[in-house]
Amino acid sequence: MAVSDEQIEDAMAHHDFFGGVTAEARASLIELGRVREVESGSILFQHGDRYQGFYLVITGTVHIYRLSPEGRMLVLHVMRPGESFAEVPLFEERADATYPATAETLADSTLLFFPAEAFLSFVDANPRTALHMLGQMSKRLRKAVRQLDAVSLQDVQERLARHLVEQVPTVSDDPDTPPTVELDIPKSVLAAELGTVPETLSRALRSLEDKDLIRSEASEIAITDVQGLRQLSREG
Amino acid sequence: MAVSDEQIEDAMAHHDFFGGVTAEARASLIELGRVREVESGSILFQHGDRYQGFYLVITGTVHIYRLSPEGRMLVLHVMRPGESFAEVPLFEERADATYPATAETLADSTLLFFPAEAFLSFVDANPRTALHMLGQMSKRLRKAVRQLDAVSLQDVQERLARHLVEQVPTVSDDPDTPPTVELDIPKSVLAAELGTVPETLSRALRSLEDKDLIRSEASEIAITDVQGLRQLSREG
DNA sequence: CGGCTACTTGACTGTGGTCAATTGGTGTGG
DNA sequence: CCACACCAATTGACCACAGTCAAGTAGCCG
Repeated sequence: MAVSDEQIEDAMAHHDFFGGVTAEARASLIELGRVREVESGSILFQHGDRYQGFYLVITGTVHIYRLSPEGRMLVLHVMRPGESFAEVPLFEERADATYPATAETLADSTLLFFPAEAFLSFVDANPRTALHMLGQMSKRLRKAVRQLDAVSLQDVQERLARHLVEQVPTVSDDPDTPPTVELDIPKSVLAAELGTVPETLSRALRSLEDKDLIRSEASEIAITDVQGLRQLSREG
Repeated sequence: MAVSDEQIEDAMAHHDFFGGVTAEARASLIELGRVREVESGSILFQHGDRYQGFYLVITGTVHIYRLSPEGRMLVLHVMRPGESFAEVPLFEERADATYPATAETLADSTLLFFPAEAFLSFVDANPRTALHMLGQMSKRLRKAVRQLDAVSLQDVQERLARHLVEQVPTVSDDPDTPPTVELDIPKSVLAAELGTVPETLSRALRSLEDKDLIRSEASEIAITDVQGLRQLSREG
C-alpha cells in the first residue's frame, strides 16, 4: 500500500513552495524527503519536542493543536494533501529549536518528512528558493492574524459562518442545488478549530439552521443562503 | 529636531533583520529608506490600503490593530525603536497586495520607510538576506501563535500576568527593590493588546493586587511576586 | 476655574463553558 | 441477528467570566 510517485509529484506540484521552484530543484528536493506512513491518531511531534524537520502531506489529514493546562484544545491548522507544516522552527535559533505545537493524524496518512539539516543546506545552495519560502510564511502569518481577529472580535456563530463560507467552492458546479460542505473531520476538531467546544458548536449549527442559512445533517452541511452567511460573518 | 544618524544606526543594529546582515549591506539598505517624522495619533496606513512598503521605528511608538465592525479594537503589536512592521505583504501576490491591519503612532515618532519595489530589488540582488528575513518572519509567526493560544485558552487575568512577566527585565539590576514595569502606552491600548476592554483590565489589575502579586500605581506596576505571576500565567 | 480625557468602580446581562443525561450510529461478540 | 459496548453528537440546566452602560474620580491643560 505504498503511495505512488504520481501522488507525491501531485502533492508537490500544488504546493505553494514546492510548486514554485523549478522542476529540477523539485526533483532534488524529493530526494531529501523520507516517506512516512502513519495510521490515524498518531502523534508526529509534540509541543516542546526538539525540532527535527517538517512535513508535507501526501494523503490523509493532520491537525496541529495546542492544549491548555486544563486540557482544552485549540486547533491551529488542519492540513490536507499538498500542504506542509512545521517549517517555522527551521529558521529560528538553531541550537534549541522546538516544535511550537503538537501534530496528530486524523486519518491514516502518508507524509514526506524533510530533515532540517538537509533542507537548510538545500536552501543555502539555492538562496533564491528562500523567496518562495517567504511567500509561504507570509500567507501563514496573514492567516494567523485573521484567526486572531476572529477569535477575539467575533462570536462563535460568526466564526462558524465565516468558516463555512470559506469552505464553499468558489465555482458552483450546479447553480440549482445548494453548495454543500462535507466535513472530513470530527466536529470536536472543528469546534477546537473555531476556538470553542463541541457543545457550543452544536448549538451554533442549530442556530444557523433556525435562521434558514444552512441545512445540517450529520457531516453534510448544505449552504442554503451563502449571501446571508457572508453578511453574518462580516457585520456584527 | 531631525534624528541623528547614530539613532538610525542604533535602531538598525539592534534589529533582527538589519542587524544580521553585513555592515556594507546595511549601508546600502539605509540608502533605500526615507525618513518620516510624524506626530502622535497619525495613521500610517489602514487595513485594506494598497501596499506601499514597510517601516522601521527609530524613535516613538506605533501600534498595529484591527477593528471589529462594532468598533472594538484588537491590538496585534506595539512597535518600539528598533522594530519593523508590515513586511508581510512584501512577499505575497504583488499586484493587489494590501495592508492586513492599521498602523497608528502612539507618540511623536521618527520612522524609516522602505518602498516595496526598492527593497525587493535589494533582496533579489542579495538573496542571502532572505534567510535573515525568514528568521524574522518565523519569530512573528511564533508570537502570533502564542497570542492566539493566550486569547482562546486563558482568561484575562492570566493573560495580564503573562504579559507582565514578559515585560520584566531578565537581569535584575537591584535584587531588593521589586522589578517595575513602566507603561508607556495608555491602558486602553494595553487592554486591546490583551484582547479585552479598559474596564476589564482595570479589574484584572486590582485582582492581581489583591493577591499581592503586584502593586499598581498609575502607570507604574511593581512586580512583588514574579514567581507567583509566572505560575498564574501557566497553570489554570 | 472649567472642561477634557483617562481611568476606575458599580450594577447588570449575555455568551459560552461545564456538567450531566440522552440519543444515535457503528462495530464486536455471543 | 440481536445485544452490548463504545464513541460522537446533541440537548438541557446551570453558572461565571467578561462586556456594556452609566456614574463618579482624578489628573491635566487652556
